[in-house]
Amino acid sequence: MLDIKLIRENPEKINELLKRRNPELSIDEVIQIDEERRKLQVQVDEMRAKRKKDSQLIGELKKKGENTDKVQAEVREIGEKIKELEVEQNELDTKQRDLLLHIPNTPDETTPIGTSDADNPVVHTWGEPTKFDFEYKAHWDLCEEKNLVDFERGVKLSQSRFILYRGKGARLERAIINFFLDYHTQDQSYEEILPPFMANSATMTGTGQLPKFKEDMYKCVDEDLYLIPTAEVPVTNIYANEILSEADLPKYMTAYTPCFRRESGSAGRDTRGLIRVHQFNKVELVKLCTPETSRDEHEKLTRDAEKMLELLNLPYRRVALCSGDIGFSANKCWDLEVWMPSYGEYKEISSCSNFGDYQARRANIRYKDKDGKTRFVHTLNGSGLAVGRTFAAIIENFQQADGTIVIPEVLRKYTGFDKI
RNA sequence: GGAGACGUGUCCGAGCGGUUUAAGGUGCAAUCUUGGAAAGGUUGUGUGGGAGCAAUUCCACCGUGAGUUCGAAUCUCACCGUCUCCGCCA
Repeated sequence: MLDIKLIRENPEKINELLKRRNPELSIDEVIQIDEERRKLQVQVDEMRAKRKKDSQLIGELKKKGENTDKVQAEVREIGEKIKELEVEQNELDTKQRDLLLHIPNTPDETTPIGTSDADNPVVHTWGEPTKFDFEYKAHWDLCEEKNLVDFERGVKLSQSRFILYRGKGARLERAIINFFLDYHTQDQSYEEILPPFMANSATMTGTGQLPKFKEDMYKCVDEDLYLIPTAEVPVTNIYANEILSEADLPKYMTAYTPCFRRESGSAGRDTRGLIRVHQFNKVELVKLCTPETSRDEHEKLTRDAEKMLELLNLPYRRVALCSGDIGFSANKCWDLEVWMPSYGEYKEISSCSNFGDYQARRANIRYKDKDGKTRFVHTLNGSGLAVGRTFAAIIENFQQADGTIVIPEVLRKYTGFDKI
């Protein structure tokens, strides 16, 4: 959520930044409602002050045994007027909040300007796209051949885009999860979190999934609970409605969770294999920090994610998402893309975002600074990494001429086998 | 799932229809006293919103939301949560 004061004071600037995302975005309506709302509040406050005084007067008069019928009638009339205006005020408050909740974050000044993923500049590349001197296969064929994933029965159990890992496939998936968690917790001092996989609507609103992206999520019937689309949701909200002390910051947290997404807008896209499924595993990195350090922390977090690809020896590149392509709540975002031979291109495997105080304001996560002032924290997160896509990248990039798949060195102590 | 008790500020805890502007304590900060400290004294000490150049001032907030009333922390209803007992259960 954007700061209404900031909007009020710098309307042109905010509008200009929002239009970098989408020319149709504007804060003009919010400003208009804000003015109406404030005018009304002055009126209501004055009337409430009068009611309060007169009610106290009635108390005093009654104590003296005097008749209060006349004053009571007057106050009742004020009360009725207040009630009317309160209804109006509530409507305006709700409307303003609703508008603000639907306005995305302003892109950071350093976010490149552009309209689609075609405008995302490549920042750097690590390794070379894998070359094969034999006819290589796509991961979905290899998975089937070696019985690592039972695609058909996954669909039978649930629906299309649900997958069933088995045997060495299930073991490899688990190995990747453990490798990621161990690295981040041991070497990088992230606190390991195992959160609930369902979250209520307040939590979903805190990180920005609600109200705008309701259709993307699975909702429980008769309960105010949603299946989480990413660990970002429960982990970022751990400190919702709390005030931390500056000494508590930065907070580094990492969590493995399954992620549930309806993928409602992507029918027909990436229909084969592990790339786009309704339930996938991910290890997420989340940070809460002071505004002064969020840029550095963002870079460090992205490096922690990149390190995973480097230790696995998977070729990748980093791209900067442009203003038209960054996520709703982010002001800046790096995507890490891994080389996928079957696609003949790089595919997203991690998205590392800085949200500034946008999520903190929605979730009300604050800290007391050295001067005792209460301020909003900055929140950050990134995949470290998406497990299913890592699985697919390993299967494809490390397949050999003899038909085997070589397991990366760092995973072998987790898998217990060195090839499939 | 059934029965009961309870949600008040950093924390403990009083208040159960009208000087509540939320008592009292505790914690925290400043300050006085001291050679220094402890003890003690004094003062200050929440959040959000609004008006004003400002000093200042007004409104809201006692789990959440609605209601009753001239007036609600206090009464009513619903929901959420905590605790105790019973039942069920990995």
